[in-house]
Amino acid sequence: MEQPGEIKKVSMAVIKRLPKYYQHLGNLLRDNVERVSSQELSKILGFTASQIRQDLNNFGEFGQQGYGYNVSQLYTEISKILGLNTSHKMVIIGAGNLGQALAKYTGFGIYGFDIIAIFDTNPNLVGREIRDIPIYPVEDMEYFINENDVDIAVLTIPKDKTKKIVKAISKTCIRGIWNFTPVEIKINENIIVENVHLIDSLFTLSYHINEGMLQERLLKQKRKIFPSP
Amino acid sequence: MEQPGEIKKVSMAVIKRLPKYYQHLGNLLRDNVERVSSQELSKILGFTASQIRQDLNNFGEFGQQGYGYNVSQLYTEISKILGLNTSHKMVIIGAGNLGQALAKYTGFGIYGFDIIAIFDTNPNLVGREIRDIPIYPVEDMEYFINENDVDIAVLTIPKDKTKKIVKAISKTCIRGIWNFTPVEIKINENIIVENVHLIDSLFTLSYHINEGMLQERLLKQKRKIFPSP
DNA sequence: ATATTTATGTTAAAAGAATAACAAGCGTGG
DNA sequence: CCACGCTTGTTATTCTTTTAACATAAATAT
Repeated sequence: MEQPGEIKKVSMAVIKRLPKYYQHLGNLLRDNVERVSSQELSKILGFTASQIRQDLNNFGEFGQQGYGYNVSQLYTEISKILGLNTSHKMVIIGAGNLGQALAKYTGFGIYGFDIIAIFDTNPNLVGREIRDIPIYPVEDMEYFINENDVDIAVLTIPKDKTKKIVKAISKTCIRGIWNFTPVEIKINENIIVENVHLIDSLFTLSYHINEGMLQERLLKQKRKIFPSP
Repeated sequence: MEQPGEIKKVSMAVIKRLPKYYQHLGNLLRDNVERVSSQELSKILGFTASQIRQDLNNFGEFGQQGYGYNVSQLYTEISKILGLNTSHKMVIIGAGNLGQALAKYTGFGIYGFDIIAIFDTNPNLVGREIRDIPIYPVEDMEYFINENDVDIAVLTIPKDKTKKIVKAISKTCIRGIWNFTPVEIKINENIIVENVHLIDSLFTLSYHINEGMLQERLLKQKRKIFPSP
C-alpha cells in the first residue's frame, strides 16, 4: 500500500534508460522538433511506447493527452532528473594511459562535467598539464577536493593502489566515484560508485562471439542424455 | 514444454554475472583453494547461493552434492563458456586519445585478447607504433582484417565517422565490435556489438548523486496533491 | 460547436528473474 | 561400514519488470 507522499524506488532498469531518453530528445531539439509521442520515441529508441510512458511517470506527468510530449520541456525535465542542470567538478586520480585519455577528451565538459585537476604519484608527471588541467601530487588530493567542492573522483589507478585511495577519498566531500579499476569498491553509502569494468565488457563480448559454438557443445552433451531414437 | 536437446536462452542478467564468477574463481585458484560451495561464493560475490547455482546450471552440472564445486574445474568451464580458452585477435580503429590508451594497456593480453593493429586516417600517426603495434591507414583495414582473421574491432573513432567504418567492417570476417563511440550501431546479426557508452555511465552516476535532492523535489510536488492535514 | 482522432496516465496481465524450499546424493567421521 | 551432515540440481514461490489494455482528456478537422 503506497502512502501519499511516499516515493517508490525507481528501478535500475529505468535509470539506465534515462540517458538514452536524454540524448535522443537532445537530437530532436537540435532538429527543431517541437513535440513527440511515446510511439515516435519508441521507433527511435527501440523500447515499447508503453515502457516509455511508464518510465517517465516515475518522475512526473510530463505529457498531455492528444498531444504527446513537448520536446524542449521533457528534455529539461530529464536533465533535472539526471542532475545535468547543474555543473559537476571532477578530478582524475591516476594520470596513466586511461587517465590522460579521459583528461584530453573534451566531451564531458559539454554536459557540465569539468575536470579541474589530475592527481598522480609519478614525479615526472606532477607539475605538468593536460589541456590546461594541472597534475598535482596525490598527497594534495584530500585537501584539494574539500577546498574546491569536487563532486566526482575518476579512478584510473592500478588495482593495488585502489584500496588506499578509496580510503582517503571517503573522508572528503566527494559525492561519487567513477571507477575504472577492476576493484569492487566498498564504501559508505553516501558516496555513489559507478563502475566501468572494461574487462567484464570484453568478456561479455567474447561470450556472445563464442555463443554459437557453445550451443553446439551443449546440444551434443544433451543428446548423450536423451539419445535420439 | 522443453524438448530434449533444446537450448533455453540464457538471460542477459546471467551473462553479465559470468565475468564476476570467472574473476573470483581465478582469485581462489591463485590462493590454491581447491573447492568452493555456492554459499562461500555467495559471500564473496554478493549474489545469493541459490542464484549462483541457478546461473551455473544454465551451462551444465559442474558441482557435486556434499562437496561443492572444484575451483579449478569450474574456472576452466567458465573460461570455455566465455570463450577465453582460445585467444582473440583485435584491431583498434581510431588512434585518438582513447584508442592509444587502450593500445598501451597490457591487461587485455593477459586474457588472450591480442591487439595486432591500429588504424587511423591521420598521416602523422600512420607508420608509427604503439607498444610494437603498428598504425596503418584506414584504407587497409578491410584487407588486413580478412587476411589476419581478426575477431574483434575496437571502435574509438569520432561519432560522425562511425557509420562509414561500420559499413566497411560489416563486409569483413569480424565477429564482434567493441564500441566506444556513442553511436547505436545497427549491423547484421552475425556481428556482435558490445557498447561502452561512457557518457551514459557518467549520467547514471550523476543521477544517483542527484537522487537525494530529486526525491525532496518530488515529495514537495506530491504534498501539493495530497496536502497533509 | 461537435465529432473524431490522438495519445496520455494508469491499471491489469503476462513474462521474466530472484529467492526459497527440498529431495537426492556424496563425503566425512566415528 | 554406516549414519549424519553438507551441498547440489531442481522445482515452487515470490518479486520485479515488461507489455497490453483502457478510460480520459486534449487537439484537430468538419
